[in-house]
Amino acid sequence: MKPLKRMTKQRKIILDVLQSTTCHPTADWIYEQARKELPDISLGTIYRNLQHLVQEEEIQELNYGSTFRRFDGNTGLHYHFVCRSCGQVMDVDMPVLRDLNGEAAQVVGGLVEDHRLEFYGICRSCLDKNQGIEEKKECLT
Amino acid sequence: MKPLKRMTKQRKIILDVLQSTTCHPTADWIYEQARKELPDISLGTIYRNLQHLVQEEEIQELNYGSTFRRFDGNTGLHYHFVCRSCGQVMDVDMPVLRDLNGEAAQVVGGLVEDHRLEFYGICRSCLDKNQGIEEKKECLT
DNA sequence: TTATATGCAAAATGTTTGCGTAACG
DNA sequence: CGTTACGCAAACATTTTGCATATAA
Repeated sequence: MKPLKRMTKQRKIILDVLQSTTCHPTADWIYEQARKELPDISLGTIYRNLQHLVQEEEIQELNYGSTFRRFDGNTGLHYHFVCRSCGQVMDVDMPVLRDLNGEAAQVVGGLVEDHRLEFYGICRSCLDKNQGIEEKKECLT
Repeated sequence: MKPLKRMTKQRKIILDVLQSTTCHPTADWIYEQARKELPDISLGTIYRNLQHLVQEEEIQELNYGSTFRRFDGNTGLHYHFVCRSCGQVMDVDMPVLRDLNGEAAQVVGGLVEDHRLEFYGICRSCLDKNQGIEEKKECLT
Protein backbone atom coordinates (compact mmCIF):
# COMPACT_ATOMS: atom_id res chain seq x y z
CA MET A 1 0.00 0.00 0.00
CA LYS A 2 1.63 3.20 -1.24
CA PRO A 3 1.42 6.29 0.93
CA LEU A 4 -1.26 8.71 -0.11
CA LYS A 5 -0.34 12.30 -0.61
CA ARG A 6 -2.56 13.48 2.18
CA MET A 7 -4.96 11.63 4.39
CA THR A 8 -7.84 14.00 4.96
CA LYS A 9 -10.78 12.92 7.03
CA GLN A 10 -12.91 12.89 3.90
CA ARG A 11 -10.55 10.53 2.10
CA LYS A 12 -10.31 8.30 5.13
CA ILE A 13 -14.06 7.94 5.40
CA ILE A 14 -14.45 7.09 1.73
CA LEU A 15 -11.78 4.43 2.01
CA ASP A 16 -13.38 3.09 5.19
CA VAL A 17 -16.79 2.85 3.57
CA LEU A 18 -15.35 0.90 0.67
CA GLN A 19 -13.23 -1.39 2.78
CA SER A 20 -15.91 -2.24 5.28
CA THR A 21 -18.50 -3.52 2.84
CA THR A 22 -18.54 -6.52 0.56
CA CYS A 23 -20.92 -4.81 -1.81
CA HIS A 24 -19.89 -2.82 -4.84
CA PRO A 25 -21.33 0.61 -4.30
CA THR A 26 -21.99 3.52 -6.59
CA ALA A 27 -20.52 6.97 -5.96
CA ASP A 28 -23.89 8.07 -4.70
CA TRP A 29 -24.21 5.29 -2.15
CA ILE A 30 -20.73 6.08 -0.87
CA TYR A 31 -21.81 9.70 -0.62
CA GLU A 32 -24.85 8.77 1.48
CA GLN A 33 -22.73 6.63 3.81
CA ALA A 34 -20.01 9.25 4.16
CA ARG A 35 -22.58 11.93 4.99
CA LYS A 36 -23.59 9.99 8.08
CA GLU A 37 -20.13 10.70 9.45
CA LEU A 38 -19.44 14.00 7.78
CA PRO A 39 -22.70 15.70 6.81
CA ASP A 40 -21.01 18.50 4.87
CA ILE A 41 -18.97 16.33 2.56
CA SER A 42 -19.67 17.13 -1.07
CA LEU A 43 -20.25 14.87 -4.02
CA GLY A 44 -17.37 16.53 -5.83
CA THR A 45 -15.04 15.41 -3.07
CA ILE A 46 -16.38 11.88 -3.35
CA TYR A 47 -15.61 11.80 -7.06
CA ARG A 48 -12.22 13.46 -6.71
CA ASN A 49 -11.18 10.97 -4.05
CA LEU A 50 -12.52 7.95 -5.88
CA GLN A 51 -10.47 9.00 -8.88
CA HIS A 52 -7.44 9.53 -6.69
CA LEU A 53 -7.84 6.19 -4.92
CA VAL A 54 -8.21 4.36 -8.22
CA GLN A 55 -4.96 5.95 -9.42
CA GLU A 56 -3.18 4.97 -6.24
CA GLU A 57 -4.62 1.48 -6.68
CA GLU A 58 -6.24 1.54 -3.28
CA ILE A 59 -9.60 0.66 -4.81
CA GLN A 60 -10.84 -0.48 -8.20
CA GLU A 61 -13.49 0.74 -10.54
CA LEU A 62 -16.11 -1.53 -12.06
CA ASN A 63 -18.19 -0.92 -15.11
CA TYR A 64 -21.16 -2.91 -16.19
CA GLY A 65 -24.03 -2.30 -18.55
CA SER A 66 -25.36 0.71 -16.75
CA THR A 67 -25.06 4.44 -16.83
CA PHE A 68 -23.11 4.61 -13.60
CA ARG A 69 -19.93 3.14 -12.16
CA ARG A 70 -19.34 0.97 -9.15
CA PHE A 71 -16.29 0.77 -6.92
CA ASP A 72 -14.66 -2.10 -5.09
CA GLY A 73 -12.45 -1.84 -2.02
CA ASN A 74 -10.92 -5.21 -2.81
CA THR A 75 -8.03 -4.62 -5.19
CA GLY A 76 -6.94 -8.22 -5.50
CA LEU A 77 -7.81 -9.97 -8.75
CA HIS A 78 -11.20 -11.61 -8.38
CA TYR A 79 -14.28 -12.11 -10.50
CA HIS A 80 -17.84 -10.82 -10.31
CA PHE A 81 -21.35 -12.00 -10.90
CA VAL A 82 -24.03 -9.51 -11.94
CA CYS A 83 -27.67 -10.41 -11.40
CA ARG A 84 -29.76 -9.28 -14.37
CA SER A 85 -32.86 -9.19 -12.22
CA CYS A 86 -31.92 -7.22 -9.12
CA GLY A 87 -28.69 -5.66 -10.37
CA GLN A 88 -26.69 -6.89 -7.43
CA VAL A 89 -22.96 -7.41 -7.99
CA MET A 90 -21.28 -10.16 -5.96
CA ASP A 91 -17.83 -11.63 -5.73
CA VAL A 92 -17.22 -15.03 -7.28
CA ASP A 93 -14.81 -16.92 -5.10
CA MET A 94 -13.15 -19.11 -7.70
CA PRO A 95 -9.49 -19.61 -8.60
CA VAL A 96 -7.85 -16.93 -10.71
CA LEU A 97 -7.01 -18.04 -14.24
CA ARG A 98 -3.36 -17.05 -14.24
CA ASP A 99 -2.31 -18.28 -17.68
CA LEU A 100 -5.05 -16.39 -19.48
CA ASN A 101 -2.97 -13.23 -19.90
CA GLY A 102 -0.16 -15.12 -21.62
CA GLU A 103 -2.61 -16.85 -23.88
CA ALA A 104 -4.18 -13.55 -24.90
CA ALA A 105 -0.77 -11.93 -25.38
CA GLN A 106 0.14 -14.55 -27.97
CA VAL A 107 -3.01 -13.72 -29.88
CA VAL A 108 -2.99 -9.93 -29.73
CA GLY A 109 0.78 -9.52 -29.81
CA GLY A 110 0.88 -6.73 -27.26
CA LEU A 111 1.51 -6.49 -23.55
CA VAL A 112 -1.33 -8.00 -21.57
CA GLU A 113 -1.21 -6.75 -18.01
CA ASP A 114 -4.41 -8.13 -16.56
CA HIS A 115 -7.92 -9.26 -17.22
CA ARG A 116 -11.41 -8.92 -15.94
CA LEU A 117 -14.05 -11.63 -15.88
CA GLU A 118 -17.73 -11.10 -15.21
CA PHE A 119 -20.60 -13.53 -15.12
CA TYR A 120 -24.20 -12.60 -15.85
CA GLY A 121 -27.38 -14.37 -14.84
CA ILE A 122 -29.99 -14.56 -12.11
CA CYS A 123 -28.94 -14.79 -8.48
CA ARG A 124 -30.27 -17.39 -6.06
CA SER A 125 -32.47 -15.01 -4.16
CA CYS A 126 -34.17 -13.76 -7.33
CA LEU A 127 -34.64 -17.34 -8.51
CA ASP A 128 -36.30 -18.22 -5.22
CA LYS A 129 -38.87 -15.50 -5.30
CA ASN A 130 -39.18 -16.36 -8.97
CA GLN A 131 -41.03 -13.42 -10.32
CA GLY A 132 -40.40 -11.05 -13.22
CA ILE A 133 -38.31 -8.00 -12.56
CA GLU A 134 -37.28 -7.19 -9.03
CA GLU A 135 -36.86 -3.64 -8.00
CA LYS A 136 -33.19 -2.88 -8.42
CA LYS A 137 -31.12 -2.80 -5.28
CA GLU A 138 -28.34 -0.32 -5.47
CA CYS A 139 -26.32 -1.91 -2.73
CA LEU A 140 -26.94 -4.47 -0.01
CA THR A 141 -25.04 -4.04 3.20
CA MET B 1 -31.72 -13.92 -36.65
CA LYS B 2 -35.19 -12.85 -35.49
CA PRO B 3 -37.20 -10.56 -37.75
CA LEU B 4 -37.10 -6.94 -36.75
CA LYS B 5 -40.36 -5.14 -36.31
CA ARG B 6 -39.63 -2.68 -39.04
CA MET B 7 -36.59 -2.13 -41.18
CA THR B 8 -36.33 1.60 -41.66
CA LYS B 9 -33.49 3.02 -43.66
CA GLN B 10 -32.08 4.50 -40.46
CA ARG B 11 -32.03 1.13 -38.69
CA LYS B 12 -30.49 -0.51 -41.73
CA ILE B 13 -27.66 1.98 -41.89
CA ILE B 14 -26.87 1.61 -38.20
CA LEU B 15 -26.75 -2.15 -38.53
CA ASP B 16 -24.61 -1.85 -41.67
CA VAL B 17 -22.14 0.44 -39.94
CA LEU B 18 -21.77 -2.00 -37.07
CA GLN B 19 -21.51 -5.08 -39.22
CA SER B 20 -19.01 -3.67 -41.65
CA THR B 21 -16.37 -2.71 -39.14
CA THR B 22 -14.22 -4.78 -36.85
CA CYS B 23 -13.88 -1.90 -34.44
CA HIS B 24 -16.09 -1.33 -31.46
CA PRO B 25 -17.59 2.07 -31.96
CA THR B 26 -19.32 4.51 -29.66
CA ALA B 27 -22.81 5.81 -30.35
CA ASP B 28 -21.27 9.04 -31.50
CA TRP B 29 -18.98 7.42 -34.04
CA ILE B 30 -21.92 5.45 -35.42
CA TYR B 31 -23.80 8.73 -35.67
CA GLU B 32 -20.99 10.32 -37.68
CA GLN B 33 -20.83 7.37 -40.05
CA ALA B 34 -24.59 7.20 -40.49
CA ARG B 35 -24.74 10.91 -41.25
CA LYS B 36 -22.57 10.39 -44.30
CA GLU B 37 -25.41 8.37 -45.79
CA LEU B 38 -28.33 10.11 -44.15
CA PRO B 39 -27.37 13.63 -43.09
CA ASP B 40 -30.60 14.26 -41.22
CA ILE B 41 -30.48 11.25 -38.96
CA SER B 42 -30.68 12.23 -35.33
CA LEU B 43 -28.70 11.07 -32.33
CA GLY B 44 -31.93 10.07 -30.61
CA THR B 45 -32.61 7.66 -33.45
CA ILE B 46 -29.15 6.22 -33.08
CA TYR B 47 -29.70 5.54 -29.40
CA ARG B 48 -33.22 4.22 -29.88
CA ASN B 49 -32.05 1.81 -32.54
CA LEU B 50 -28.99 0.69 -30.65
CA GLN B 51 -31.21 -0.14 -27.71
CA HIS B 52 -33.63 -1.95 -29.98
CA LEU B 53 -30.89 -3.92 -31.71
CA VAL B 54 -29.38 -4.96 -28.39
CA GLN B 55 -32.78 -6.22 -27.26
CA GLU B 56 -33.22 -8.16 -30.50
CA GLU B 57 -29.71 -9.52 -29.98
CA GLU B 58 -28.56 -8.24 -33.35
CA ILE B 59 -25.66 -6.43 -31.72
CA GLN B 60 -24.06 -6.37 -28.30
CA GLU B 61 -23.16 -3.63 -25.91
CA LEU B 62 -19.72 -3.30 -24.32
CA ASN B 63 -18.78 -1.43 -21.22
CA TYR B 64 -15.30 -0.63 -20.07
CA GLY B 65 -13.72 1.79 -17.67
CA SER B 66 -15.04 4.83 -19.43
CA THR B 67 -17.97 7.15 -19.31
CA PHE B 68 -19.43 5.92 -22.57
CA ARG B 69 -20.53 2.65 -24.12
CA ARG B 70 -19.33 0.82 -27.15
CA PHE B 71 -21.22 -1.51 -29.46
CA ASP B 72 -20.22 -4.65 -31.30
CA GLY B 73 -21.86 -6.04 -34.44
CA ASN B 74 -20.47 -9.47 -33.62
CA THR B 75 -22.93 -11.17 -31.29
CA GLY B 76 -21.05 -14.44 -30.91
CA LEU B 77 -19.25 -14.98 -27.61
CA HIS B 78 -15.72 -13.67 -27.94
CA TYR B 79 -13.26 -11.76 -25.81
CA HIS B 80 -11.76 -8.30 -26.01
CA PHE B 81 -8.49 -6.53 -25.42
CA VAL B 82 -8.47 -2.86 -24.38
CA CYS B 83 -5.30 -0.83 -24.92
CA ARG B 84 -4.69 1.47 -21.98
CA SER B 85 -2.62 3.78 -24.14
CA CYS B 86 -4.71 4.44 -27.26
CA GLY B 87 -8.06 3.16 -25.97
CA GLN B 88 -8.55 0.84 -28.90
CA VAL B 89 -10.72 -2.24 -28.33
CA MET B 90 -9.86 -5.33 -30.34
CA ASP B 91 -11.16 -8.86 -30.58
CA VAL B 92 -9.12 -11.62 -29.00
CA ASP B 93 -9.39 -14.68 -31.18
CA MET B 94 -8.96 -17.38 -28.55
CA PRO B 95 -11.10 -20.37 -27.65
CA VAL B 96 -14.17 -19.71 -25.55
CA LEU B 97 -13.96 -21.08 -22.02
CA ARG B 98 -17.21 -23.03 -22.01
CA ASP B 99 -17.04 -24.61 -18.56
CA LEU B 100 -16.54 -21.32 -16.77
CA ASN B 101 -20.27 -20.66 -16.37
CA GLY B 102 -20.81 -23.98 -14.65
CA GLU B 103 -17.87 -23.37 -12.36
CA ALA B 104 -19.21 -19.96 -11.38
CA ALA B 105 -22.73 -21.33 -10.89
CA GLN B 106 -21.46 -23.77 -8.29
CA VAL B 107 -19.90 -20.91 -6.39
CA VAL B 108 -22.66 -18.31 -6.56
CA GLY B 109 -25.52 -20.80 -6.47
CA GLY B 110 -27.64 -18.96 -9.04
CA LEU B 111 -28.26 -19.26 -12.75
CA VAL B 112 -25.19 -18.24 -14.74
CA GLU B 113 -26.19 -17.49 -18.30
CA ASP B 114 -22.98 -16.14 -19.76
CA HIS B 115 -19.74 -14.36 -19.08
CA ARG B 116 -17.58 -11.59 -20.38
CA LEU B 117 -13.80 -11.55 -20.42
CA GLU B 118 -11.65 -8.52 -21.11
CA PHE B 119 -7.90 -8.10 -21.20
CA TYR B 120 -6.11 -4.86 -20.48
CA GLY B 121 -2.64 -3.75 -21.47
CA ILE B 122 -0.70 -1.99 -24.22
CA CYS B 123 -1.24 -2.92 -27.84
CA ARG B 124 1.57 -3.73 -30.25
CA SER B 125 1.35 -0.50 -32.19
CA CYS B 126 1.60 1.60 -29.00
CA LEU B 127 4.52 -0.50 -27.80
CA ASP B 128 6.30 0.12 -31.10
CA LYS B 129 6.05 3.86 -31.04
CA ASN B 130 6.89 3.51 -27.37
CA GLN B 131 6.03 6.88 -26.03
CA GLY B 132 3.91 8.07 -23.13
CA ILE B 133 0.27 8.61 -23.79
CA GLU B 134 -1.02 8.44 -27.33
CA GLU B 135 -3.92 10.56 -28.29
CA LYS B 136 -6.98 8.40 -27.86
CA LYS B 137 -8.44 6.92 -31.00
CA GLU B 138 -12.16 6.53 -30.74
CA CYS B 139 -12.34 4.00 -33.51
CA LEU B 140 -10.05 2.74 -36.26
CA THR B 141 -11.66 1.66 -39.45
C1' DT C 1 3.95 27.85 5.43
C1' DT C 2 2.59 26.08 1.30
C1' DA C 3 0.95 22.65 -1.62
C1' DT C 4 -2.97 19.86 -1.66
C1' DA C 5 -7.79 19.19 -0.76
C1' DT C 6 -12.39 21.04 0.23
C1' DG C 7 -17.36 22.83 -0.46
C1' DC C 8 -20.21 24.85 -3.51
C1' DA C 9 -22.34 25.65 -7.76
C1' DA C 10 -22.06 25.67 -12.50
C1' DA C 11 -20.76 23.10 -16.64
C1' DA C 12 -19.93 19.13 -19.31
C1' DT C 13 -20.92 14.54 -20.90
C1' DG C 14 -23.57 10.77 -22.49
C1' DT C 15 -28.18 9.20 -22.87
C1' DT C 16 -33.29 9.29 -22.75
C1' DT C 17 -37.80 11.16 -23.69
C1' DG C 18 -42.14 13.89 -25.23
C1' DC C 19 -44.28 15.52 -29.03
C1' DG C 20 -46.04 16.18 -33.49
C1' DT C 21 -44.97 14.27 -38.13
C1' DA C 22 -43.43 10.67 -41.48
C1' DA C 23 -43.37 6.21 -43.45
C1' DC C 24 -43.11 0.87 -43.24
C1' DG C 25 -45.77 -3.09 -44.04
C1' DC D 1 -54.47 2.62 -42.54
C1' DG D 2 -52.61 1.69 -38.19
C1' DT D 3 -48.70 1.22 -35.82
C1' DT D 4 -43.98 1.97 -35.36
C1' DA D 5 -40.26 5.02 -35.94
C1' DC D 6 -38.51 9.62 -36.93
C1' DG D 7 -36.41 14.44 -36.09
C1' DC D 8 -36.06 17.84 -32.95
C1' DA D 9 -35.17 19.87 -28.66
C1' DA D 10 -35.60 19.73 -24.00
C1' DA D 11 -34.78 16.84 -19.88
C1' DC D 12 -32.00 13.64 -17.33
C1' DA D 13 -28.41 11.33 -14.65
C1' DT D 14 -23.81 11.05 -13.72
C1' DT D 15 -19.42 13.04 -13.49
C1' DT D 16 -16.10 16.93 -13.85
C1' DT D 17 -14.42 21.53 -13.02
C1' DG D 18 -13.37 26.58 -11.42
C1' DC D 19 -12.81 29.21 -7.68
C1' DA D 20 -12.25 31.00 -3.14
C1' DT D 21 -11.28 28.95 1.37
C1' DA D 22 -9.55 25.51 4.62
C1' DT D 23 -6.19 22.18 6.26
C1' DA D 24 -2.50 18.38 6.60
C1' DA D 25 2.23 17.86 6.83
